Amino acid sequence: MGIWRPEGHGRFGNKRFRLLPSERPLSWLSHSMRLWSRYFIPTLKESPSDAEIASHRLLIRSGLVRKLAGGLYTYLPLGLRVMQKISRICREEMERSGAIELSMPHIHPAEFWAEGPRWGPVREIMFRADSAGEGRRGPREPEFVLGPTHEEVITPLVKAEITSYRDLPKTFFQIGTKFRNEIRPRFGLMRAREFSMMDAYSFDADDGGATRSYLAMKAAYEAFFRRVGAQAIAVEADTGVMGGSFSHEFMVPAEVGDNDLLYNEESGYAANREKARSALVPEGLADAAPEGPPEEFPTPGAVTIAALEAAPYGVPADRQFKTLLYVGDGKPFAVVLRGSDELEEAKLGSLGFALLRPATPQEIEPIMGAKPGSLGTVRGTIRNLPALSGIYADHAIRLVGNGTTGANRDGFHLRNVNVARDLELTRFGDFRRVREGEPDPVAGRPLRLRRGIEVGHIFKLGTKYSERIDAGYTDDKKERHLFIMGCYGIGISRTLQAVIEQSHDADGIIWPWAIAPFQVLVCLLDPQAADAAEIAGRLAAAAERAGADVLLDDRNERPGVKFKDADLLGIPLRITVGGRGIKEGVVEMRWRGAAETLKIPLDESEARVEAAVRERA
RNA sequence: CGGGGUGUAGCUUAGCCUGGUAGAGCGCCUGGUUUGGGACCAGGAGGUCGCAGGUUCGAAUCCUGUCGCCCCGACCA
Repeated sequence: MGIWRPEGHGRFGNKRFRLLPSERPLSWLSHSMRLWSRYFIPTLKESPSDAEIASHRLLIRSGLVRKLAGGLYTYLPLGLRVMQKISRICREEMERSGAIELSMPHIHPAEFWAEGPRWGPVREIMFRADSAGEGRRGPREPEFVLGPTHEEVITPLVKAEITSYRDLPKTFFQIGTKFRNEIRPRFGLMRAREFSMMDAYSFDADDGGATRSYLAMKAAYEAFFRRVGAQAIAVEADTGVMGGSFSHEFMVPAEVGDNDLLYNEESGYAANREKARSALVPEGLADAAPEGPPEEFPTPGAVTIAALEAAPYGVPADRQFKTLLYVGDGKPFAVVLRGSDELEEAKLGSLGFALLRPATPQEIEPIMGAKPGSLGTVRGTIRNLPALSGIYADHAIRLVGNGTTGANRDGFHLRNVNVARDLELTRFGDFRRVREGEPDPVAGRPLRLRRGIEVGHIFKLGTKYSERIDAGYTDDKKERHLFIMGCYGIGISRTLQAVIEQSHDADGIIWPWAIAPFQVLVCLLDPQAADAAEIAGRLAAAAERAGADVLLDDRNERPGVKFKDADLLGIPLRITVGGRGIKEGVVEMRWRGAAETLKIPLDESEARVEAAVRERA
């Protein structure tokens, strides 16, 4: 026959029939090249109603994933290809940094966690991995859990296997599936219950080494995100339940992110909002001189900052003191802020409490002498001062100088309250939430606030885990020391979606070259025409020779359908071969996201395609 | 965990308020006409209306419970 009919139609006498794939004559088709008609790319015109954000919709519409249940997704062939590419780049950068790959079990004996330092908080998000039967095999308590991360597994391993300073430092990593029973899975792969993660763990002999390991990871992360085409910002972050001494989060700026980051590009300062500082309060700001003695005045019914701002009181919020009561490890304490500021609860972590919660009105009244809304910390007004374990003031109240605060008597406030003279304070600290536009703490430039998706996180852990199970080594003086650890994670599947969120338009995804499921799409508009098919096949082969992953759209669809699908999939380079172009003696080349279509003379086409690919790869 | 919403064909959905044999578009199958930005005509398959109970002569529709899914919130006085 000699005529390739890509969609696989043949004719027998007067009757059309469909050829089986194996019967199609495709001598030029290489093993790795994909024909759309034989592959599996279930695209959708409409998106399922449960997809809310752009990246989630595109993930489904372009046939990358399908949902099994809330937070659980199947990677379809195209999605898997992207995952594999991201994973490979991640692996390359980790290995380049000196980290060593291994693979730990996903199922962990529960006692490894029960003995660890964070069984309490982490337990709630862990899946148990019991037998699904009637419990005939053992006790009700979980014997096994599905691993949400691996600190608790690797630390005992390293404790057993590494005993000498000669074997340090070491950084291990793995890329695999993690299981977390999220309170609220959402946005597709963004917060899933089963997801792919690269996790790494460093073990060092001393603090300086641990910092070097940390910085090596930071560099590897930066290289990784650059290579996959994600614009990620490293921000100073809170260490949260992980514990440890310092940490950076890698954030992809996006409106749908669930973190806030404050940064200034010129000064280079960037921090998670929980951690962000600003230079709003000048260093060494002198306390304001008193303006007069404190004076009580009636404020019936005024129990909010806003109510005191309004007539008849007219006290601006930034001239008020706001007093909040919390309970830390069972003991109440107070925090004093400017009326115009918000408490950043995470910053209370610096006070060192393990458990922290706002005090209830029932707890507050007996201590302060008034209900919330009339509280203050002016000396002599607190009914039961010894009940407070401390009174912590945000630096910014110094800007108030002389202000108004609650009198600890319902319906009354005090004015002319001077910070230094009148307030009962244990110490100052940074407790307020930083706002956009405030000067950054490095160069005093205005901070910009953006939402961000957390795609990576690095922690310098210190000895939190090694101490717990006494994991350490012997140095050259025969003395034993604990490992100084670090731990590091990259959300592989989350990065995939973050890239889509960052790189799409109204028509579909715009993949970065490095992680595109295919890099070149040869769009054959007239698959029945032997000459067009021949040309398409040659161009596909040329692109593949140049190093691209090639998908050939040989479907017997109308051109409109093919173009719409091409835009939706977002394959970077599209080469269109159609009867109209062939009559003119050209094929068309178009970069996804670019406005113009390049017409290429047929006789140059193979060379031009090869050159375009080589230039990008 | 609290609040709100929602569940009807593979996907998007109408019908529900005001009970009376379940409708459309996309997709799919067959035939034909088409063929450069999601074609057209004709024919066809596909739904125990999430599940369970109740009210009723009669329930997708009303009531109760339950499950799934989606969204918001998780204490800032």
